[in-house]
Amino acid sequence: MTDEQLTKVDTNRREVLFKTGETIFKSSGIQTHFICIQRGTVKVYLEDGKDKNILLRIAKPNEIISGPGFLVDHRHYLTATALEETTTCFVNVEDIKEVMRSNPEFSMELVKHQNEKIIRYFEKILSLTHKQTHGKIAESLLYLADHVYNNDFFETPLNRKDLADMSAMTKESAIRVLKEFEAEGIIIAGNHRFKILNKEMLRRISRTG
Amino acid sequence: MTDEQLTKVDTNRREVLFKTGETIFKSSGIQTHFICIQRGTVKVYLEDGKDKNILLRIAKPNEIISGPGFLVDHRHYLTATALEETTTCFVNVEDIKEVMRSNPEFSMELVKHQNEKIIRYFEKILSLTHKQTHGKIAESLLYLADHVYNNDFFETPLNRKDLADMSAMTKESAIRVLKEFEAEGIIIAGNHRFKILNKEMLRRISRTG
DNA sequence: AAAAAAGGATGATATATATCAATGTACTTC
DNA sequence: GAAGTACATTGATATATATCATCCTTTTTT
Repeated sequence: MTDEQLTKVDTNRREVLFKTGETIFKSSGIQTHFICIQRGTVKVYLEDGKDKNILLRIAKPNEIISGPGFLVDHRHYLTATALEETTTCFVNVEDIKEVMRSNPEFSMELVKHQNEKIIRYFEKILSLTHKQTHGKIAESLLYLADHVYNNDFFETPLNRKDLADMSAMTKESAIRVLKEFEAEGIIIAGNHRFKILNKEMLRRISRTG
Repeated sequence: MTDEQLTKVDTNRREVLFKTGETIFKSSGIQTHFICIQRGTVKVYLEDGKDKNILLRIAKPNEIISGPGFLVDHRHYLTATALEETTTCFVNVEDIKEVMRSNPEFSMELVKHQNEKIIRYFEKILSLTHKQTHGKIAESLLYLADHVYNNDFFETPLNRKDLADMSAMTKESAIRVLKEFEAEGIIIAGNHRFKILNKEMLRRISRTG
């Protein structure tokens, strides 16, 4: 079961359009809906209140953006911002609860889905704490190529600070690593445009950190 | 609902005794059971295959140790090791699934429980990536005092490497910070014995990093 | 009780990354 | 098209932490 199936939950959902840069929901806010994306991309990140964010995920069409406040305290712990013009639909959490009560398979899919995310958070924790800048940038580029754009050549609205936020480092450090990767013929890094030239090398750098 | 309620799920569970240092389950292994603790304590950590672990949690009596492989691929992504002689009971994941199918409220509690963990993982990610050594050690000491031992003076089987693993740093760095905290009169750090003298100061250090 | 092993601690040095300031380029607004 | 703003980049320096080796203390084993 994919996010698409969760999307089908809500027969009376409402559509909302967000412009580039607009915040869909904000950390510490009240969580009333899950958001599913119809068109566009969204960056989902942890804020620490000091402009030192951790970008956890780029959400794409047919994906759901929820959050761990569900059933806990109904607060947002993540911030979601439209990277480009994005069409979303809002799914009321009360509807989610209703379906959970009447459809046990749905709940099991939800738990499974949460666990898949937890696995990724574990990878993130290990990566961000143990790898150095080259390993982390390599991992971020591979994530974008393999899981977001499905292409070793991709255009993206992400800027250098976004890449830095994905890799737990400052913008200047991220730029230096990208420049070194270019100098070594591993990638081409343009403005909002990347091409991976030596994927094997990138994977190796990503593994060893 | 607490872990205790989850524990009651299994009427035909089996008890297992682990000696100090024994591994209850190992990352990459097959997950067949959830573990609930009856007596003793367990450290639950992420392994990266290079003795650079991240210790996520100290599990206590009446707490459950599960893992995100449940319903995904049934593999372990965490390692659990007994910190002292520990009595556990094993709850078969098939039984968990059965209860989920027949008891929607149970599933909702499970989702809630997982979300509580996700919130803590988010805090961990922000803490370990943005704070410096003093902030991280302060946070680890507060976690032990407030969430594990419920006392500002506690004895613990944890050693310096364990504290370092909780704080994503090397053993030597952890020792240096503990020594500085002692020199500043913030704590007393003995072997397997800690006393927090200035909790406000520790909190402040923990917040600012 | 003695020996061995494990853990705590220290000092010196190397390395990685942040910080800061400044410049150049690209994009947006008027 | 010009002005203003945002972003990318660079260089120099400061700071934080890892690494390495060694020694001391505590705990475990014989």
